Amino acid sequence: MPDITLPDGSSRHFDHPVAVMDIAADIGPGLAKATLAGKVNGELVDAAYVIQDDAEVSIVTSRDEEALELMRHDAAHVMAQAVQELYPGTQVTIGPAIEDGFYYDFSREEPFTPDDLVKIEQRMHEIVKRDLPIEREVLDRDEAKKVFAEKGEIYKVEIIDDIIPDGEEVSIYRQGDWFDVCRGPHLPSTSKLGKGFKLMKVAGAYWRGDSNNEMLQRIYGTAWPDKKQLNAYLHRLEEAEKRDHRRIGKQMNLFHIQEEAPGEIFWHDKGWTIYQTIQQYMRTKQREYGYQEINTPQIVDFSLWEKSGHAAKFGEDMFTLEAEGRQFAIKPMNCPCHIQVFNQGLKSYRDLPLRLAEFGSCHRNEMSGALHGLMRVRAFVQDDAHIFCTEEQIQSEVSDFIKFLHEVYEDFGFTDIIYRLSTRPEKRVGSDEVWDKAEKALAKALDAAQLQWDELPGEGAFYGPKVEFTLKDCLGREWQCGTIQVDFSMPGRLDAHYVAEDGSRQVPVMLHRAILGSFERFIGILIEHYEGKMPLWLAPEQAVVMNITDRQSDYAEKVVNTLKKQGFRAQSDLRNEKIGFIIREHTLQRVPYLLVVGDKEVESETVAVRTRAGEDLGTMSVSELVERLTDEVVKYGHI
RNA sequence: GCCGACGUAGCACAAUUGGUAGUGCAACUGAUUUGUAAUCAGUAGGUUGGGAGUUCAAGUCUCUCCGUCGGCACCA
Repeated sequence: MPDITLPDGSSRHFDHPVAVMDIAADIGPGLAKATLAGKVNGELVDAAYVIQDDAEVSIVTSRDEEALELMRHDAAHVMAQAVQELYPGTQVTIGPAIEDGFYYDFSREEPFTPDDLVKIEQRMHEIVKRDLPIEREVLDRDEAKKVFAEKGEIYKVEIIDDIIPDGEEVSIYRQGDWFDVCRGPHLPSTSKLGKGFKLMKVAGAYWRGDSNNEMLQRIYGTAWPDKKQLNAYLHRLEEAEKRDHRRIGKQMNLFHIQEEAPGEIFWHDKGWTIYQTIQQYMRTKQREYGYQEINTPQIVDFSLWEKSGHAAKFGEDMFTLEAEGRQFAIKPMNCPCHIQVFNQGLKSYRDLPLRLAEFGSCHRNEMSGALHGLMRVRAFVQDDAHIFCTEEQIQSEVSDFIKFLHEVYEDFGFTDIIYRLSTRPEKRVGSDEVWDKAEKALAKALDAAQLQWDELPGEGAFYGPKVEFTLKDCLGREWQCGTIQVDFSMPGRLDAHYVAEDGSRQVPVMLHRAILGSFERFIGILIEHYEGKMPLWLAPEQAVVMNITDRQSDYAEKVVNTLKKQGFRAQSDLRNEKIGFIIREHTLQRVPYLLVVGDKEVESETVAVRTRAGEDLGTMSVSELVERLTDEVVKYGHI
């Protein structure tokens, strides 16, 4: 008979097997009412779960983190029930909880409209009100298949077939007439879901994530413990959308995209200033780290891409052109060209590691549906480099690279970085020993830098494993920026070699690496990160001098010239407008420093300084201001 | 590429059941010379993404192409 130990250390004895819910009731009726699930010896279970033996038990209520995931999963079930009640014949497939919410994929001929979403949501509230008990049942595998086959749920049958091993039992969760195959656990009844959910959008999604399969209709929803938290979430979303780089790019006149060049960027003066500033920064930085900057052709004979192996895999995604009866490709990447540079002149082991960097302009014919503002484009520039080295040098090169990357990311104010190591795929080149060595080198370098990283088994490139450095945009979408990839294949295919210490000819290992990734994507992330309020060193306009009346025009221009001579991006705004109007305009343009000059300032040779945050820094001399700006610029994104 | 939504003046958005395309800001002109987030008045601005169709009549309905957005798939 079980002795139950509770989180506070107290224990209770029961002389019969006891359900989690009973334990809660034993503690108090209030807790019983709030009970959503239980945790038995660390494992999440239904509130109805019966404990036979001694166990450590905690009661899960809506206050617990784990409860939220259960609620979201429940919301998916309730949505599926609502959909099947409203639209008979619709088949259910899968519906998991996800970050901030849930989704469910349905198979139905007719598309769901936004109106349908409203109806479904209403029906969900009804189902919650019905307070249907959610009960677990266990069926034997064949029986379960039969039950779903009879309902015409062919996807469910397929799921049971594929994920439940032969002979094992299948758990079913039932709420009212509706039931679904599910591992659980679930809430005790539908009313526990409350009112804190909302359906967000419909989208297409391939069955089992395979584009060869049928496209299902996915309905996304969000779910929270209560309405207040739901509204808080919706508010957060609205705020996040204001950071969208496409919106800010337009507001601040940084760049535009137009129909005639889908997926390509027209950089305007201000956006290009940011771009150039970053490029100059990287140029200096990579020289410090022992890179040589080179530049290679844009248009290269197609045969080189055949030789490198890219044509076979990505030929369709390359822009090609014909001239003088020859086939050319606009380069989609820089590595084959860098190998050509490496191959000029016989290299010795003494030349290694050789680090060739290029701000390489690349074109890839990305699928139309993949394009996304600055984040996913067809023409972009990488801060690309290839390190030619020996196997023994991989580890230290990767470590140096990670250090380099962190210095850069910190200067841009990024600390929230996702690290992933992608290891050998099924189709690959190179021996297992070499892969072992390379994967280990990457893992060791990550560990040496004391980073938390995930492994993505099988996600490596065919030519070698890689580490990816991923950043998030304002809506939490992930974008890979930095990367370092070991390549055992391409140097050999393109005849790269060096003379080793013993006089033999060896093929070097090549490391592909980028820190920013593409300037376009990185700037997109930067804009969202700072909400357009670039730190001084990156701000396209650093200061605007504005006069109160025409009398101060000459003085204002003088101040602008002084600042320009000191290397700052300053300009004047002498329009015949009220000072409040001019301040408003430049504040909205996110200019860091607004310098007001009236008669008093002319008299005392000062400027009245206001920041874009609305802070009044009082008056100061121009030289004091220059000192302040200089100090701030060298801090980069460190505040 | 696939599923869905959307495309109206430089920008943000209106336009009943199909019935003369509007508003705000910006632009331009004039007045105003102003002290820290919008001074006032006037003027001009459109083949409603392109093409085709239905209709007496299309921004509105249908088809098609292009693009954008949200997902999915892809991402050397």
